[in-house]
Amino acid sequence: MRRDIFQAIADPKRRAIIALIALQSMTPNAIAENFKTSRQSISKHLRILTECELVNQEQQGREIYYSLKIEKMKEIDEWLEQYRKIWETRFDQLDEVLLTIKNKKK
Amino acid sequence: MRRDIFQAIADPKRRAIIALIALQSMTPNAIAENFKTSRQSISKHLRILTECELVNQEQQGREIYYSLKIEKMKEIDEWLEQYRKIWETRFDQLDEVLLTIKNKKK
DNA sequence: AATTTGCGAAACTGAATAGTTGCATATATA
DNA sequence: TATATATGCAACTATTCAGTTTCGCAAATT
Repeated sequence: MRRDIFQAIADPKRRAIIALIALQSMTPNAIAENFKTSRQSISKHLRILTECELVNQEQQGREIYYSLKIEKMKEIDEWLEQYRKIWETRFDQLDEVLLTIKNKKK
Repeated sequence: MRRDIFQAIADPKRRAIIALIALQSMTPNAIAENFKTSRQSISKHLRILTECELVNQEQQGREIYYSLKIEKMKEIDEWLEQYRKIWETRFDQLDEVLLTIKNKKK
């Protein structure tokens, strides 16, 4: 099953889960309490996030704590980089245009 | 139909289309030539990208030129910002640890 | 030892979706 | 005016996927 990080963050619920476990580890039950859905559906999302290597699992007794693998999020940042270059260039160009207009006024 | 930019970039083919039209406007036919798929399937993807306000259309005679709305990509960057803060903080902390080790060696 | 609790996994259902085929429309060209 | 070209759109199919239900296992509690 071809699944990557972009598919992982495509689902709004998964993005919400990511936000929840970004700063603290949480069990599936604790995560599910934040939604209207069942624990099993959260479990499924966690499985997908695990497949994409977006989360860490830590077993403690019969509980499993999930937390965000923040490094993995950098992959999105890296992909975005090529476009960031474009919009920053365009902004610079706009800046230049504004500067030219300003100078003409003088 | 609930569709947002995260769903738009979830599909690898759509990311490829985005990359293609990021720097130059292209017609659906010209885009389709870069893939093994049909023109219609590209048209469908372009429709989705249009719905998500990720592309501009410019009609020229019977041709329609599509280009990337680069500003829209910033939305991803803004969403990523909260996580960037986290990984930068962690990096600083690591930096601090390394510094401490360094100082101890002296 | 029996029961409860936390969890994952399989089977099922309904909805969404990617791709194809076929068609309609508008513009260009002969 | 007849034909070719560029495109969008609707109908159909096969696949994917989110959520539920049910089950089984292992750890905690009684």
